[in-house]
Amino acid sequence: MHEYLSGLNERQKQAVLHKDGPIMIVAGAGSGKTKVLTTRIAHLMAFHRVDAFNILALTFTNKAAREMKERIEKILGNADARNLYVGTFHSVFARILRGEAHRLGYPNSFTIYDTDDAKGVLKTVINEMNLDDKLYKPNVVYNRISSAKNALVNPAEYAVDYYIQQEDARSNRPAIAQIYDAYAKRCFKNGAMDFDDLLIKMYELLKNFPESLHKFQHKFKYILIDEYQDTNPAQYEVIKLLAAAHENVCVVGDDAQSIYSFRGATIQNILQFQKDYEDVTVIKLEQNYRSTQNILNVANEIISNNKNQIPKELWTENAEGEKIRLVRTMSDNEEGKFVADTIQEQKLRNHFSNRDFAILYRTNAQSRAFEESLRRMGIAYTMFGGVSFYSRKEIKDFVAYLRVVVNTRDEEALKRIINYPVRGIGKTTIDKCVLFANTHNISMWEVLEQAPRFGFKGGTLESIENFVVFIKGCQSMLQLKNAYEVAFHVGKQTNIVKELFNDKTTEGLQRYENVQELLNSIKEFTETPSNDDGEVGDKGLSAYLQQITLLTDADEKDPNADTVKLMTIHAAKGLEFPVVFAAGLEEMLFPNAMSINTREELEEERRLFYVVITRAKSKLWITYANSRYKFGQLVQNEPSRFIEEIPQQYLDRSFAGGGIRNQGTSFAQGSAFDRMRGFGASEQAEKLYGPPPSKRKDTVPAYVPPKSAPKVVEHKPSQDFVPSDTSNLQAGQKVEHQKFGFGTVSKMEGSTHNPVATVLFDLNGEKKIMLNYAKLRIVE
DNA sequence: GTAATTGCGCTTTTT
DNA sequence: GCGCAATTAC
Repeated sequence: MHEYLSGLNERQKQAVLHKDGPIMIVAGAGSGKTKVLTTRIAHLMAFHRVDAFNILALTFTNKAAREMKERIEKILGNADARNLYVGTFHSVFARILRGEAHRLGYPNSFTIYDTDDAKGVLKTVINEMNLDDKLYKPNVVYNRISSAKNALVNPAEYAVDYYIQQEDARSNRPAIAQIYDAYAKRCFKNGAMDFDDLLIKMYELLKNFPESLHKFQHKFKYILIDEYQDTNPAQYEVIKLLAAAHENVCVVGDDAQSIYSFRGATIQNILQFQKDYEDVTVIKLEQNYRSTQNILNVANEIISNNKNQIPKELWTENAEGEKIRLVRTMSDNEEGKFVADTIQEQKLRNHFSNRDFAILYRTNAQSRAFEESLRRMGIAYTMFGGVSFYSRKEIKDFVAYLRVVVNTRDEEALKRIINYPVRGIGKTTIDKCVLFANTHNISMWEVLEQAPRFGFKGGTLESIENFVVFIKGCQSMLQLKNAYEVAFHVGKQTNIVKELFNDKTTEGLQRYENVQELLNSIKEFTETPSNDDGEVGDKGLSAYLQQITLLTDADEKDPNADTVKLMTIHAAKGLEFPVVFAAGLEEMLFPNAMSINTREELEEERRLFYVVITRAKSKLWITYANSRYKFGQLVQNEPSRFIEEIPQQYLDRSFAGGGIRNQGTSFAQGSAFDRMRGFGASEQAEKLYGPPPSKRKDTVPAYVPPKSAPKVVEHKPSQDFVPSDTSNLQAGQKVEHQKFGFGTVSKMEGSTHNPVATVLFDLNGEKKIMLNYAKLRIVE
């Protein structure tokens, strides 16, 4: 037998060796499910000689997909894995749809709307319908529509379903059905799909176009699905259609870790699976290889409080390990301080590296206190789940140009850029355009193209025409040049890059760098032979745009960096860390106030607690704060009810009552007031009396982030300043810069397309100058 | 048509 | 305490 099988236990081996027919693997936390999945795929390829092109593996995150592919490659020891279809539901379906979109009436270069775009469309639609946007908040409406889509409920069904209508009537939002309908039509008109559309359009494609169905059924002879407990009905139905021909479908999941029901995921899919296929092989993986006995005991104990679950017993041969430490602090800031102190202490005492620690919490808003204290202690950290690079304003603005070039029907993008940078096409004009577009049933772009016909004149007309000519120019350029060159052209012609470059505030500098990074990423994309989900393929702009909208924050950061990881529990699913801090175990926060109204909601919160516990390999801290700031105001919180569910014998409560008292160093650091009244008391007092004099002086130690860009010593460009041709610039030459003054080139680097000169300025020190954007006059 | 200032509502989790 | 939207002034 093959070498790769030797590291598997009996059940794992059974799961790997099962070749044809439906199989469900119920895999407890830490039971090696990724190993089983990857080995199974490798075995199909290496032993059964299944062609990589015929295997489809679906995951929930790009990260999981990438990791899976890497591991398969490693097992196989060759490049065959490259041709596998491994990716998220969304990215795989988007790719398929890009080839088939025309059948559904979409352009093949359809735009993908992220949540922001979708909410923007909703906002316009709600306004156009003259509905009150205080009542019909885009957020609320979006969630409602999204749930409908994930359950494959279309606008027509939504409008006639009695219970849905009752619910909407009761919440005083009876018009959601009409909004849903208008929204769907508008997205279609814009040639755009939102995240949910990627699933339901895929479903419609397979359902309504037999030739497509046949094609993909035939292509995907083996289908594997990770995190099956998190699939929603739309995903379920697509899988069912795809798998109908061969029925070689392998699902892996753990009902105890189902934490996405808010997104329409349903445990029913696991139960239903056994009914949909005859003769399903079910394999339970119950041996945990990750955590200590103590951690696992607590996890088992917690989850046993849930009624609805598939019976299983998770066990381990690992050592008993330490008790779980329970820590109470006075405030959220103290909690942050405690965690940072403890990390520091553990690093020294047990030789841990930064990468061994994770701080996991219920909501993203909790990250702040941890960030601050880690920064103060000089501990490197990575926060996952902040604003994604691609959702930064400057990036979205820039990308909007590319979106319009690729798909002029994309009204959201068009509105975003039509007056950015300011070109004299203001709100009135835009409103008019939208109105004309709606009344004539054409796109906004078509209105712009025929601007004179709609009565635009004078400066406005001229601006519109210039804009149209510019976009058309980019489009024809796209025929001949690659994505990077078009993007570069946009940056240059619109002056966006230059404008950002001239903004010398810290934020401006950052924005400039971000746009540079965007350009680099486009360049990299065009130059890399194969893209992430395998097929050597489309290097076009629309493929790039698709990729970046489906990329999440987690995909942009290096998970292997030697840093403490900060993220929500949701984001931590599937990961493991030697030391875990489960933070904010308070009523109203965890379980969250939004999720304590039904048994189902509460059980999902409990599963979330189960997930956070089972992330820990050897050490686990559970922390909570007496009070924390919730948008400006201090709120008191009770300890989480989940804490009471932990059996005493697994707990070390020695810190629980006294805040950080036992941590040695900290007690002495507390102020007298703090020591008398309890840790954190002075923070509350500060609210009443203002900061003490000692605090008003700058006593913040060590790391102080630069508040503003280093001062530039003003330089008045010479009268005869004419930018030179710098294509042959060499180190050693003397140059003049409009702002920085005179200097000497010390180094030339960067590529031919994007040369960068390092210049030592006489007055302003060393600067890196991008020759494509900055103008230099060669002096000698 | 644009730039600056105030005000309001928001935070649950994500592809 | 922040980001977006409406209001106001230019």
